[in-house]
Amino acid sequence: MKLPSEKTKARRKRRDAFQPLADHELELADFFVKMAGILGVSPSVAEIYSLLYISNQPLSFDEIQGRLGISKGSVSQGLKFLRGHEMILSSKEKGSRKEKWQPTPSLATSLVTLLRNQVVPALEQSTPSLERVLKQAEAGANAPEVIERLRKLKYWNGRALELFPLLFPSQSQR
Amino acid sequence: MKLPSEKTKARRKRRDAFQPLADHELELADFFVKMAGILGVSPSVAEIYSLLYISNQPLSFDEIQGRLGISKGSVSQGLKFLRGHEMILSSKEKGSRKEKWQPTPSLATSLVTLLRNQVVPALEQSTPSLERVLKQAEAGANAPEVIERLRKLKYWNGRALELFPLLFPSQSQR
DNA sequence: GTCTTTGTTCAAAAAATAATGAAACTTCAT
DNA sequence: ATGAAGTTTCATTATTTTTTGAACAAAGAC
Repeated sequence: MKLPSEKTKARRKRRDAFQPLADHELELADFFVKMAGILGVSPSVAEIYSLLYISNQPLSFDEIQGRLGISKGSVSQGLKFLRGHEMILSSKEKGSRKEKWQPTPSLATSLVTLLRNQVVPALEQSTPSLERVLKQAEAGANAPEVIERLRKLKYWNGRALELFPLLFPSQSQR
Repeated sequence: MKLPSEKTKARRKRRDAFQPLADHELELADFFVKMAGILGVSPSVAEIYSLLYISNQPLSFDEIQGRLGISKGSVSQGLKFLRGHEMILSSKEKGSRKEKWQPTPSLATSLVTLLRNQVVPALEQSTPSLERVLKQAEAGANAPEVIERLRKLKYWNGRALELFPLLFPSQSQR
């Protein structure tokens, strides 16, 4: 996760057609960027979400780009990511072909989606691997504590996979 | 979090005094590296922990460096990190001045420590910030939904801080 | 004390990740 | 169908993170 450097921030093009971010908007962005960092999400994505979160109405691609002063590429990628994790919704005003974006109603749901998409696949991929490791260790001449540790690890891997959906049910499973 | 590139791995010095990693050791290392990535921990740290985890006996600084083929600097930094998060323990054999390292008994506790050290400080730092944001938004001419969103955010921030210690008590067992 | 082994620090190098922007592609209004 | 508006793609560039290794420090052994 990268924070934009001071230099980067300064270099950002002030697009005069758009309001620069107000103090409280900047402070919220910092908050989201920090949290995003923990979840492994890039700053530009966090900034986009933050802006939509604090906006009085849905925003278009162009407005997002202009107000944040980031590149089109970043906006496009960012929206793609947020869409993919069901964190934002689009609506189209009639007569315009621009999409307008807003956050999905529940932030909690969004965060859970994000977390699940990060964690569950990693756990799933690991299951067969851990089984192999345990089997090999049992076959070799290993200390009983080591075998026990590996058993525990495999146990927790499976347990986490069972527990996750219970702790954080997804919409579709309700 | 970075995975070492193939180039990096290839370049690693085979120190002939030490066994190269066996298949199952490599596979476990991959698992730990992947999990570490999610938690924002670097690959070299994960590899060190992994090696201690699967080792039949405590290992010295030198053995860790030799078997993993990483630099002294990385070993030193890695052990410092793992110590700091109470994920490893040292013992000294009599007659030797080398410290020997092994994982602490409970991996679950280690992971919780790590998670807490990441998440809790971030949440704490954010509290006053979120209060300011809300106050400023309330003062300005903002849509009621926005105010409501920000209230929710502040609420969850506080809630998470209360809940974390309950979900993951400091001295958890297993 | 001095020498040797063991471990740490930190500036520099390497690698990974994120952001940019120009070209390509879509899509709808006409 | 055409073309401009809107968006995506992706090679390149910028930035951050991680690792390295040589110089430095600590702490017994002698």
